[in-house]
Amino acid sequence: MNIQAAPVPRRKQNPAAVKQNIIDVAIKEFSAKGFAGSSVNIIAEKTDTSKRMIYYYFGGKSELYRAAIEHAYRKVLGREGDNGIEQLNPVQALEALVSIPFRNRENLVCFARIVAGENLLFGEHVAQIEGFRELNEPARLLVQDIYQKGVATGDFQPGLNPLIIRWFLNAIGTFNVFNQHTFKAAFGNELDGPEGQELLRQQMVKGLLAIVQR
Amino acid sequence: MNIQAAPVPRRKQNPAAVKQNIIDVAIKEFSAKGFAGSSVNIIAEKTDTSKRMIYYYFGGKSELYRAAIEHAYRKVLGREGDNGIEQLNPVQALEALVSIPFRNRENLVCFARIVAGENLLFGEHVAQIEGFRELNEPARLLVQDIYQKGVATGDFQPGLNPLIIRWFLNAIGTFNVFNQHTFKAAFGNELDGPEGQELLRQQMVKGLLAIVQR
Amino acid sequence: MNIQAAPVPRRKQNPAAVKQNIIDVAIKEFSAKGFAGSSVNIIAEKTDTSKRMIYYYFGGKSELYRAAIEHAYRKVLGREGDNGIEQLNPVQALEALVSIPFRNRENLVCFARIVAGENLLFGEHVAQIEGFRELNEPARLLVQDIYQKGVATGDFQPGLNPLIIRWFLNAIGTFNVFNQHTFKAAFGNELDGPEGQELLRQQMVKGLLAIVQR
Amino acid sequence: MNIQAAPVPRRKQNPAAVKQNIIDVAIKEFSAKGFAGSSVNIIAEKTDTSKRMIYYYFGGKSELYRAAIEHAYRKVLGREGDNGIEQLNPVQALEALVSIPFRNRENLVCFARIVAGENLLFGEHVAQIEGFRELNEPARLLVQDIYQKGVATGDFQPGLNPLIIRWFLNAIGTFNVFNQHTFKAAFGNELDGPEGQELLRQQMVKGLLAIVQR
DNA sequence: GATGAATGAGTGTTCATTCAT
DNA sequence: TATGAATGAACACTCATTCAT
Repeated sequence: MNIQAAPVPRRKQNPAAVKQNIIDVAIKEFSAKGFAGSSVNIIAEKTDTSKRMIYYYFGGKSELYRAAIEHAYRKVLGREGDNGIEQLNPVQALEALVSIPFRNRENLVCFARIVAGENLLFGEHVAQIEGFRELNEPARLLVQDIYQKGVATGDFQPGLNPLIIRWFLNAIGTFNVFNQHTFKAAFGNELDGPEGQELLRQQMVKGLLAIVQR
Repeated sequence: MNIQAAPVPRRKQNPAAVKQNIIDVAIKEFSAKGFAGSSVNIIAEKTDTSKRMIYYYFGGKSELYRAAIEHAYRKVLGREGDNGIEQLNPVQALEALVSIPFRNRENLVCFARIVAGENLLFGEHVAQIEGFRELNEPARLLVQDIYQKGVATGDFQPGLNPLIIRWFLNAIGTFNVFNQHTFKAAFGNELDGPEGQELLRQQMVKGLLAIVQR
Repeated sequence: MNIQAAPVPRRKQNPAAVKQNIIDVAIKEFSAKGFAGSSVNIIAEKTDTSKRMIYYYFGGKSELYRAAIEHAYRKVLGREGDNGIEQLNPVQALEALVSIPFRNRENLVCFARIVAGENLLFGEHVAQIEGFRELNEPARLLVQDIYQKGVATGDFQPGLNPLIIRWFLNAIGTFNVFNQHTFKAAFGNELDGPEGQELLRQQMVKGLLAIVQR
Repeated sequence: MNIQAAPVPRRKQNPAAVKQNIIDVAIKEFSAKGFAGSSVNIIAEKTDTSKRMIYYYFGGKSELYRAAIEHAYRKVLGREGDNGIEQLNPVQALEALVSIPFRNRENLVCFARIVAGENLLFGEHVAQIEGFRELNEPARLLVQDIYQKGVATGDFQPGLNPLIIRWFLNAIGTFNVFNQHTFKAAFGNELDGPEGQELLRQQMVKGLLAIVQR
């Protein structure tokens, strides 16, 4: 009887799968520990391939980080439009957008941490991602369209910069998802459970609508 | 006659001064590079003493980090009450609190980065700081007092959790100070200059007041 | 009518050209950085082909090095006879041979460095080059012929080993071309400019002639 | 009975000895394999301490290399004056200097290889050694004194640059010690044994004296 | 003849930390 | 109170080379 139960499954050459596998692991790892806190060695161990391939395909830790950020952005931004928000009326649409980080918190943690980590590095990597502005265009256009529709229906006051809406959405979303640890440590977890989150959600909807409505 | 007008505070044989010097350097360094990105060696080089003394006085990198966070919090929280906000009427007081991160952005960067770094570590260090809750009490009480005063004057609607105000203030403040890099890279710098900041400030005041006013 | 006067020698599907291209790059690289200091990767990048082809045609770094040395030797040794030295009388011939490294210094640097690098490796690669002795025969015969002619004319004393002449020529040539850096750092650059080189040349001619003349 | 035969000999702190031990190993290793061919790992293994201490004391491979070169130069240059050469008459003195590399070849190999390795690196490290010129002054002054004495006695012709003598000595010495491998591979080992070396020595004495004598 | 994919071992260097005085 | 010496483990990265097609 052979001591080896099964022959080593010789993985056929598959560059796309190898790259994707590395990226997936890297996103998780960088999100969990930040750039400086992550180790190429450990990332490699968690992949199905070796450290050597990370350098073969990406060139280095920084480039891998950049690729991971870009993929993370694409994944998240690609999903925002899936919610049928465009079909809603302007007020409902804004309410829906505000609600996301309060009702879908856990799913956003990974991405929020990636973004925070990048701000800790002064945004130096996103600045080097080609087409990063374009990548974010849909997110900007979504609120712009909603706002213009609201102006047309007479719900919203004209003359506002719709980027303010985007800013407000990102601000409260980021805070709720990413900054929970220090906030809880400082002020307790009153706003952390379902009721607290629902309360926050309602108030933030009220705040945003007050800003845009006439 | 001595050429030096004031006696230089000797740092040798002066434990308090040595410790403070280390803390000051550590706050800057951890704020700039995060916990994992900072090196005890480099911190030591930037102090007036040696690496050995960091271990002598603090015990290790994590303990130094904790001490740095605590000092940073004390410095910032100790100053919030200095603005004469208590003298203002409730509406003006909230407006003043909203305005801080838009009018005093640069001064808050260091602290905001410390806080973000700590959230990236899941708040594990603030959780170990004894009396951290108490340290933050003034910040909670300030908005609570303003809110209760506002309810008493009839400006604010009763029945709200004043922690929501604290949450809102921290959310927009943090975002404006810390998350500027990725926001600018994604959507341009329209909201970054003086006019943009003033615009944001006004709208956020409007939003917050809409939440609390009757 | 073609705009290109001469047809570009296609390197693809042209083994000889590909090999020659690799050899040319390798000679430069090994000469510049030595064997250990050179990287197959970098050599490959500087060629018109890929790293894989280096292994395809040469088998490995050592074999490429050996091929490079051999080519370098052939190129240099093939040129020594081109100077019309055989036509000169014995004294003039020796003077001409001494003069080469002082009047043609820069052109010899590449080869001198290859030779020095090989001595640093204890000559292990030249020892493996088949026909290396034969390759150097012309250089030995050249001075032997000159010497014998000089003996015949009565200019040179008989009974000398003409290899001494070869040794002397190589010694002063190598030193002037290869060892200039440490000599200059140690003793200044007095002997480095045109006058210094001419002075050296004259004295070395005098020294060699004193050895061979009766 | 204790499983450990002898207690680990706890080396007391002795920085000077540790540094010297590292330098000694480094000189041998760099001499044997050149800069690029040497590995800090392997150097460390051959010392009585660890790789970490190399970085602790020297900072890096390059700095260790520089220190090794400097020490090698000091050792060799410090010994040249020990031979009682100053007591000899000028002609005997030059003969003695010429003779060294032919009668003492093996002892010079290590140093000659260090120097060659440094020339392969274009002398970039000696250029950074502070006081390198001064380090070599004795070697320059020795031949200068001999030459001036020879002029005074009427043995040598006046008006020569004594640096030429130094150059000649170094050229033939270096070649005999360092370039033996390629020369032998190219032309055989006729000049390699005792008789060959004595022959070379005599001829080079003759050559040098012809240069300086009137 | 030609090539992209893949690799294990090794590179120089820095990490946070403890020892010994 | 203060400090230079010493350390093992980990760091990001590159090496020459072979596999598979």
